[in-house]
Amino acid sequence: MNKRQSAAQETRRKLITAGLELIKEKGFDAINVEDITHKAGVAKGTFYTYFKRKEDIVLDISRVPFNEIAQELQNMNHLKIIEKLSHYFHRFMECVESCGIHVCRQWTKDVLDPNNVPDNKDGQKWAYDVAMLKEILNAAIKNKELKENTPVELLTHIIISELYGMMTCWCMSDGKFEPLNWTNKFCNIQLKAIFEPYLN
Amino acid sequence: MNKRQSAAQETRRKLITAGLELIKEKGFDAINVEDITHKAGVAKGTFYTYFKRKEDIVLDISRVPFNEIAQELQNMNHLKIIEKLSHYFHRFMECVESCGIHVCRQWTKDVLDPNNVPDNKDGQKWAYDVAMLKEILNAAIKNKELKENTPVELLTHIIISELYGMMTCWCMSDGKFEPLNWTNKFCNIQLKAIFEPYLN
DNA sequence: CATTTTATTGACTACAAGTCAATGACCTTG
DNA sequence: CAAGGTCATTGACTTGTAGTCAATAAAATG
Repeated sequence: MNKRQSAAQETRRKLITAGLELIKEKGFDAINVEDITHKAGVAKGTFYTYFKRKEDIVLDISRVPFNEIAQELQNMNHLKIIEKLSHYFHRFMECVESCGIHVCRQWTKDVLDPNNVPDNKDGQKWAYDVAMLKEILNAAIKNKELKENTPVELLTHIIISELYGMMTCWCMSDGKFEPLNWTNKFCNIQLKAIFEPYLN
Repeated sequence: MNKRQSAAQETRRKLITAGLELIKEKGFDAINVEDITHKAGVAKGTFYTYFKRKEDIVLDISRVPFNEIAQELQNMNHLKIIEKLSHYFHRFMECVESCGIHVCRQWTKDVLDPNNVPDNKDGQKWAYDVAMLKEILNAAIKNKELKENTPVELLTHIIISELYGMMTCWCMSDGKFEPLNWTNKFCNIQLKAIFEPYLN
């Protein structure tokens, strides 16, 4: 990496750091692009070198913690499918909690937005999660842990629905509910019920 | 109701009708307030007599169909708790489908928004749903259908989480999933699993 | 009929998102 | 190492629209 590239990487990092802090503190709508660039020590125009639209920074802010989960799951192939997914639920809500309510709110808005079609596929968290879960389920079918006729697509969406539902609900309740308490108490029950008919 | 009041009601109705049609067709962000008022045949300023902010109209648009469900449930006291909730899930997703993806997307954004604190409590769909579900669960406890120690608050939030999760997921999948097929197939399984420990 | 109330209007303001031509630091290559 | 090309940076500028408000007129009130 040459000098120019590393300077660019550093600028991007500064913007993301500044953005995260400001959004966590004040919320996405309460700040403007200049607040972010000012805090990062660059000019407004620079923001648009790295992000097409103001909202796009949120996907980058949340990418780091959520990608960590995906990596963790790669190294847990010894676990049974339900334990694996249970771990996923738990870690997901840990990330939600650490990102904070303002980031999650805006993140949810972003993935809902029809105009939110980033150039790079990495930006499409939704598609990314679906792909990862499908992989996990297909692997379990190969292992004979799950039956051949398991409706992978449908189950994948149900799991995502559970995750995003918890997050949405947590945001709406203004963080009143302890997400970890919640996941511990119910996710296992629900996962078992959902997978019950397809376990070998 | 005098002449002035009924004229005002009519104006409100025209705005909501125009808003619904435009949002369904083009999406909330793709239209502006003047598009709505023009279609409704009034001036821009009139919009702000009825809605504090542009977004507020969406809550009013979706209030009608969702309130119908609440009324239906009032007249179903002969049903067991799980059947009742199952019906609720089914009807909820019917409403989601009929409102269309653009309205639901914006609606979800609205309830997530920290700034979205309408004056009248009717606007707070979230609190409204919570209250209604709590009432249903408490009634079931009184009937001895559910145990005394049922965690009403927590179960209420889990149910809402399921509902909003399905809706969010449906919006993200761009309406690809048939919500009714989905609810029929899985909601009963999940409801049973959740309520199992608390049934008498 | 005089006075008050209130819905309507549209020009106007305020604000911020996103653009773009100019700049210069850095990189490439002959 | 010099010349030419590349590309991140800049901030003044454009554009678009959400929301305001003083003036108006129609209807209610007494």
